[in-house]
Amino acid sequence: VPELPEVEFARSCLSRWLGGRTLRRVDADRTRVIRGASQQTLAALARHRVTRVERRGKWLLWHLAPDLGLLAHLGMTGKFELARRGAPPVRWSRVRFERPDGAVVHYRDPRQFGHIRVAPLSVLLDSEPLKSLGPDAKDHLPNAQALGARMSKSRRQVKEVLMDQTVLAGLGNIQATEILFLARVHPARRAASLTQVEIGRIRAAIAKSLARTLAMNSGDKITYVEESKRVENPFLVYGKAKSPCPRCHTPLRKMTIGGRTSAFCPKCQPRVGGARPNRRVSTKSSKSIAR
DNA sequence: AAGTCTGTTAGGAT
DNA sequence: TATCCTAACAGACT
Repeated sequence: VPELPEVEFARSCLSRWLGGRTLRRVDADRTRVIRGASQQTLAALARHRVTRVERRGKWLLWHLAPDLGLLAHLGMTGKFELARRGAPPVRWSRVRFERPDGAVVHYRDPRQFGHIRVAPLSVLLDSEPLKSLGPDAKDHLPNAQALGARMSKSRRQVKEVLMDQTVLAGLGNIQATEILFLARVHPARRAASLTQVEIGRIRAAIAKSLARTLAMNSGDKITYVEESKRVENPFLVYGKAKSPCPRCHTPLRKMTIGGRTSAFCPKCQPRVGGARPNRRVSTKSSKSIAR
């Protein structure tokens, strides 16, 4: 599933594939992916030049000249792919952007949970969802104090708050699961009960997990973990309930939080806080993984 | 081989 | 207002 690191990878691919180029032709299927726009709106992108592709949280914003923007979200199964001229057909291709050299960038999305909107750039910037998006978890990660201020206002569980795009933009179920493991915080803790020390650990874990996942992808192709069991799961605890904890070897458990599966280590991520007064988690230093 | 699980945002219900 | 719940969708696995 595409979260901040995978979307950042998509951004760098798109920038490489289309940056500075003029679109020769754009054509879209009848698909629910195109929201608030028609197939004709997409087709009218032809002869526009892609000047820049930026990322905000999990959203991609293409800058097109003159004065147009394309806002894309990959949903759960969306991805952009480059097909050279004469390449075989792309399964689940929904929208195609053809370059002057005949290569085609496909937007493929089997489940069609993705979103593509086209509008003047200023309109996209001033309206939902960009308007109320929180600071980017990678490019504008708030310091521990500011992060604490944002999180302490909520009575929800910490994992839900981390995934709230208006609090912090870019984290989804996978990253939130990994971050809380690295920070040694139980996913069901109430956000408002976190100590400043724990917030500090969460902040460091955000940077660490994003950097780690970001470093896993290079080249022109990406494969999401859930796409196939043939792809090895590269994460520390996500999707690994019952496996031994990479830090203490206690079997990992899972529970549902905010309707989503969360894996955690019952020993490394003790359930303190909540209704009871906070107490500091022992800060025993452990090697490599913890930190 | 029908049923379950996957996780995103939007939008309605509470 | 803040939070909670489910639809949309399609494939892989049990």
